[in-house]
Amino acid sequence: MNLNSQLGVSVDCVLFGYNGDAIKVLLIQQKTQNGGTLQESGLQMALPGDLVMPEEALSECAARVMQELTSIEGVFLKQFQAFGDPERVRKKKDQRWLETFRESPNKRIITVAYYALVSLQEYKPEASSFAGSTQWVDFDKIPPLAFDHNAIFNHALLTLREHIEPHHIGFELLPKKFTLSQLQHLHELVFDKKLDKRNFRKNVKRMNHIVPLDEKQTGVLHKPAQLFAFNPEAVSE
Amino acid sequence: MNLNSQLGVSVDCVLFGYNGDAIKVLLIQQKTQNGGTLQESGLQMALPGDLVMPEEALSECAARVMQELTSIEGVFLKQFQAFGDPERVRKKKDQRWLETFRESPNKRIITVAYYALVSLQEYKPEASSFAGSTQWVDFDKIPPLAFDHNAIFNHALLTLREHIEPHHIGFELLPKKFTLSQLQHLHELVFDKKLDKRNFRKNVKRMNHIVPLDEKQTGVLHKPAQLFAFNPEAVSE
DNA sequence: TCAAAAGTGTTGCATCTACACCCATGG
DNA sequence: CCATGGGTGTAGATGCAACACTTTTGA
Repeated sequence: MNLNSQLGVSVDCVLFGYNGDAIKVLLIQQKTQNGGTLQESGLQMALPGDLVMPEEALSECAARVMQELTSIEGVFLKQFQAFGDPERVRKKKDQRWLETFRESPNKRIITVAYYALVSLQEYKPEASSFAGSTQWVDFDKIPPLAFDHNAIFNHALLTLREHIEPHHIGFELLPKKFTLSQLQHLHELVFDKKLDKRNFRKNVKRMNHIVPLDEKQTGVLHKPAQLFAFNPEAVSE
Repeated sequence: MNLNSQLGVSVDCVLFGYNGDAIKVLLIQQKTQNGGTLQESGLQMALPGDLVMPEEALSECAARVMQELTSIEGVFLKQFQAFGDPERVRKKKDQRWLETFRESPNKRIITVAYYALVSLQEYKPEASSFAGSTQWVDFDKIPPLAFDHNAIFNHALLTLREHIEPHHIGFELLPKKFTLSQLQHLHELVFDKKLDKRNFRKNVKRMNHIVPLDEKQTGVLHKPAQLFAFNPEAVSE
């Protein structure tokens, strides 16, 4: 027997979504074959993911998982780390679920983790039937997850913090037209600290990739804010 | 037939070494089964790496590859990216070599890449018999490599640039006792630009994890430099 | 007219850059 | 005594943090 046949590769995705109010993460609810919901039966939530298909690139696999889950194409996706501990899917707490749908639940799985960003205002991602029901959970209230998914999530959040400023990816979480207050609020959530409004706006004005539009907010019960857009062409570094 | 058996996972390592003068990268020379040297026969150099063994963690695999190659234990190792294009080991130029030592040369291989750092002054890593002969090559004169190894190397260098300052890993490339000129020279090489001596030293003095020793250089034909050491305990962030 | 968020400048302090000369050693 | 790199300070410019009031809209 070829021992390598006992080794699989999967992709797991940490999908962050921002709804203008809070940052959420998409989790799937584990579900037994007979369809019963499983919180009560000790089953947990997990990050969405799937085994990599034989001729599928890793990034294609991540895009497929996101597409199956949210029906959105073109989600921003970034690989950040592979997790390969031989025991990572062999803990007792995880066996029960694996047994319900994997041929060889003891097979070693190496996973390549991606984080993904989506604006929950722009799109309304619907939970599909993927592996059970899905749920948007506040990113600072993530429950204990299956496998090593808590470690993966923590790593994703650290990576997002490192990347959001220099790689100009915060805009992926915002609608195409956004206000500076929304942008600031998003950063305050990511870094978990208050920012000074005047200093923040001073910095934004120095970035020529954030361009003001000839358009204002409507339908708000206060002074309507100027709208801005991200111009990827103008990224100067 | 289980299609997954056609999928393997390897680890490739970009080992950077600094000898006080230049930054080198360890490459292996491809070698045919009959032991002939192969540059003339169109064979290339490659990054060291190996297939992950069935019950081996990724980091263990990387450490093993480094150990087999350099006979050094405890080399600094950091995973930075997985490369999983299904075609990455299937280019014509690479088939010849793979045929000489892999059972299924067409098998898809996903590789997890690590970079590693070693001081060539502290240790004298000897090339072992690993997969052919090895060679330290100037990091700015890397030749065309096998597979996608040039892309992996480029990614490693970018990652090293991002990590060297904030993660305090430059010291892994230096002897335990080093001078500020050595430290500066190393940074100049990594970032490919000249730095101002006085400003550089001013910055270093503010870092309390770089501590002066009661010791000076000897055997140099100029004013002997103060020696410094890195104190990982004192990393304040 | 009230509530709610938008929008706007200045000042002091810390940090960064640019720059040139004397020192200690070995040969 | 000469060649070689080691070692040091200052001034001007720039960037960052702290801080409070006026404006516009819808209800």
